[in-house]
Amino acid sequence: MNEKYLQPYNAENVEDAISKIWEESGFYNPDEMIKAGLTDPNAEAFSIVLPPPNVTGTLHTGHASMLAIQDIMVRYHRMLGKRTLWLPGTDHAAIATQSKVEKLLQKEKIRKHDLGRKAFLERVNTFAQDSHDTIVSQCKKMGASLDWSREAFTLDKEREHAVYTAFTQMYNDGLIYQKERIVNWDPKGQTTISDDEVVRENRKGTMYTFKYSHDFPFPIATTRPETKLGDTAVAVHPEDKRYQEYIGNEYSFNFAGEDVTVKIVADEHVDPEFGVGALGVTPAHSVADWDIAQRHNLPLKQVINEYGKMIVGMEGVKDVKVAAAREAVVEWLKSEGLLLVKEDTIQSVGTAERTGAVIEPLPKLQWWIDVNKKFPAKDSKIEDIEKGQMVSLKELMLHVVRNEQIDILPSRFEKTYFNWIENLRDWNISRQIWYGHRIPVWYKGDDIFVGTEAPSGDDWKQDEDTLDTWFSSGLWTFSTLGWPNTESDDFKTYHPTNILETGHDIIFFWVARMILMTTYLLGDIPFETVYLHGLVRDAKGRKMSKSLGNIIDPVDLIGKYGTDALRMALIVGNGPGGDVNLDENKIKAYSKFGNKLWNITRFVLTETESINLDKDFEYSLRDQELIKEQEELFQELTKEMNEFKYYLVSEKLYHYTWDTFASEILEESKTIFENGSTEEIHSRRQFLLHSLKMIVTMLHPFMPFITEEIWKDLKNNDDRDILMTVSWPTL
RNA sequence: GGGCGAUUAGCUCAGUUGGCUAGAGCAACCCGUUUACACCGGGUAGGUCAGGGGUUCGAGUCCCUUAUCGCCCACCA
Repeated sequence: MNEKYLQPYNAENVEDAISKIWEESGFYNPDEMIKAGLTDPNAEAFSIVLPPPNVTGTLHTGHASMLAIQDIMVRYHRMLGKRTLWLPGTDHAAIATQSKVEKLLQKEKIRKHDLGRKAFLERVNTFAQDSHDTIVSQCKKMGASLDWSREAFTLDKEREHAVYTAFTQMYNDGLIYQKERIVNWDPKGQTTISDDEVVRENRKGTMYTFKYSHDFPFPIATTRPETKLGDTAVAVHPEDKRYQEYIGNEYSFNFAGEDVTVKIVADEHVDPEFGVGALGVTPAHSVADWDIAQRHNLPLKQVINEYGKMIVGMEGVKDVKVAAAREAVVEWLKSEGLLLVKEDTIQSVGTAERTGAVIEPLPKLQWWIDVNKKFPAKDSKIEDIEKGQMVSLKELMLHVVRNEQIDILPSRFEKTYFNWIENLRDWNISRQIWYGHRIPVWYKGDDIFVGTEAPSGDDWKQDEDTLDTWFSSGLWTFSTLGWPNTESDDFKTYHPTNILETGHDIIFFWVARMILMTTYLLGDIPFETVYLHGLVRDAKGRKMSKSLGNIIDPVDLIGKYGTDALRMALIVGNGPGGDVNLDENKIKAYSKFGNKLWNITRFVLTETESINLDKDFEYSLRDQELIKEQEELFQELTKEMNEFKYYLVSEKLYHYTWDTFASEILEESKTIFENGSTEEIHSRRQFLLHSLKMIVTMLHPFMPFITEEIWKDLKNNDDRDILMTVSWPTL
C-alpha cells in the first residue's frame, strides 16, 4: 500500500498535483479526449458556457458555488461519454469596470478627461488584464474543468465582429433605431443606463402642496418642487369633478424666476385619490410625465442638465444642484405665501446600480432596440414559428419559454420571466462611457453608415458612444463558438448549449437578452435548460457585504480545508433557486469526510493488497445482498443526477460512504476476515474493492481531487488512467 | 399596488411524487484508543414540523386562512 495513506489526508499538496495532471493531460478540451480515443467522435455533445465573470476584481464565494455546480454537470456528462465542452471567458462589464478604474484614478488625483480616451482605455485594459489573470487562477484552484484553449472575452476582436454583425442586422431590420427620448441619466457615471440597471430605493422625502401662483386656480403636490420650473401641463383625472371646468385652459406665470406656461389636461393615469388629485407634468424630467406629454402632445422643457444642475431660474436656483435648488424653491414658495402643506412621505428613488447616484431622468438622443416591432423570422428552429413569419422580439422571448423549448429551473422563475417580458419597454443600448464596444455607426455630414467595419473614404466619424455591456453578453452562447461563421465545427457541434447555469439575479439582464439575441439572429434557442442558483450568504443567512465585514474569500477557505470540502459545503442542501448559507463548520465537516474516505481507502487497500478485481466468480449471498442494495442506490443517484438534484446525490453519497460502507460494511468485514471461509473472504475482498471504485467514481464530480488521487491506487490495468475520463457506472 | 418565497432540535439547514418510531452538521452531556480513521467510535438529551381549519386510511409534505420575516417587479406625483 502506498505510504501516503499512513498520514491524514492533506488536501493542499494533493490538489495542486492533481490540477497539474489534469491540465497537462489536455482533457478539458473535448478534441483531446477524442484524439486519445476516450470520447467517441460521434458521441452526443454536451456544452455549457461559463457565465463570464466581470473583470472588476476577484472571484467571491458566489462564483465558487457557480463553478462547483457547473463543474459537477460537466464532469458528470464527460463521464457519461459525451463530447463535453465547458467554455470559459470573462466579461468586460463596461460601466462596472470603468467606474472601478475611475475610482482608482481618483486616488491618484487623475481625471479621465485629462488622460484622454486612448490613455484611459490603456489603464482600463491593464486593470482588466490583472483581474482576468486572478480569475483564471481562481477557476483553476476550484478544479473547474474548463477548456481554456477556447477562452473568450466579451471585448476581444472575434466578439467585436459578432457584436457589429448583430448590430448591423438589427439596424437593417429596423429593430435598432436612434431617437430622443427620456432616459435614465446617471449624473455620476455621466451615462445613460437601461431600466433594469436602475435600483429603486425607498427614501424619506417631503411632499409639498402649493400653488404655482396666486392666480392659479388650485394647488398641486410634488416631492420635487425644483422640477416645476419645467412643467408644461397639469394633469387631472378626466372624471374628477373638482377640475372639470379648467380642462383645456392655459395659465402663464413666473415660477422661481422662470416663465412657465401650463395647460390643464385630462389623463386616466392620474389617481384622483392621491394628494390633491392634480399632477404638475414635467415631461423632461419624469418618465411618467413624459408618457403623459406624449399622449397630449405637450411641449418639452429641460431645466436640469447632465451634471444635475438647474439651467434656469432665479438667483440661488440657476446653476445650483437639484437638492440645493429644491431648498431654494421651497424658501421662495414660503416667502411668496404659496406653500400650503409640507408633510413627510416615503418616495421611491431610482439610483444607478453601479455608481449609486440618484438617477436624473433627462431627454437624450440614444440608440434603442425595438422589442415590439414585427420582422420576418429567420430560418427557424423554433417550434411553431415558421421561416418568414412576422414576429416581434417580445413574442419570440415569450414563445420559447411558454412552449417549453427552454426550461427554467426552478420553474417558479418562469412566472417572473413572463411578467418581465410582458412589461418590457424598448432597450436603451447606448452608453456615454469609453470602455466597451464602440457603436458601429459612422457619420459624414448628413450621411450615416452602419456596418461591421469603418467605411472607406475620409471624414467618416464614428459614434462616440459605446454599447450596453449586456449587448455583447447576449451573444455569448454563440459568439464564443465562431458565429457569425455558422459553418464552424464548434458552432455546429455545440450550439445550442445544453444548460445555462447562473444566478437568478441576472435572469433579466442576461438570460432574457441571450434569448432575445439568439431567437432573433439564429432563429434558435441559446440553451435548453436554465438552472438558476441562489445567493451564497454568511453562516447566519446574511448577505455578504463589505459594510458587514462578513465577506468570505474562497481562496482562504480552500487553503484551510481544501477545494473538495468547499465544493461539498456549497453543494449539499443547495437546490436550484435556493440561497445557501456558508457555515465554516460545514466545510470543516466535509474536510473530515475527505479524511474518512482516505482512511476507508487505507483499510480496503490493506485488506486487498495482493488481489486484482476478479471478474469470474460468484459473490457470497451476503455480498450479493449488499451489491443489490448498492445498485439500487446508485441507480437512484443516476436518476437524480439527470434531474439536476446534485444537492441530494452529494448528501446520499456522503451518508452511504460513511454510515453504511464505513460504519457497517467495513466493521462487518473485520469479522469475516477473521472467521469467514476462504470463499467468503475472497468475495468480501472483491466486494470492497469494487464498492470503493464505484464510490470514488460517483463522488468524482463532487470531490474531484481526492477521488482522482485515490484512483491512482485503485485502478486495474484495464481501467483508464485518469478518473476524470472514466465512465460513469451503468447499472 | 402586483407577484414569489420562507417559518422543522440551542444555531444553520435537509426532508425528492403525502407512507413505517421526523433527519444532518455544529453546539451540549456521558463513555471509549492493542489501530482503517481521535479529522475517530459508541451513547444521551433536545422538536405539539409558526397558529388555526380542511382533504385523506394516512399530512412536515396537498388545499384554505392568520401571523411574522424576506425577495422581486411597478411611471402614484
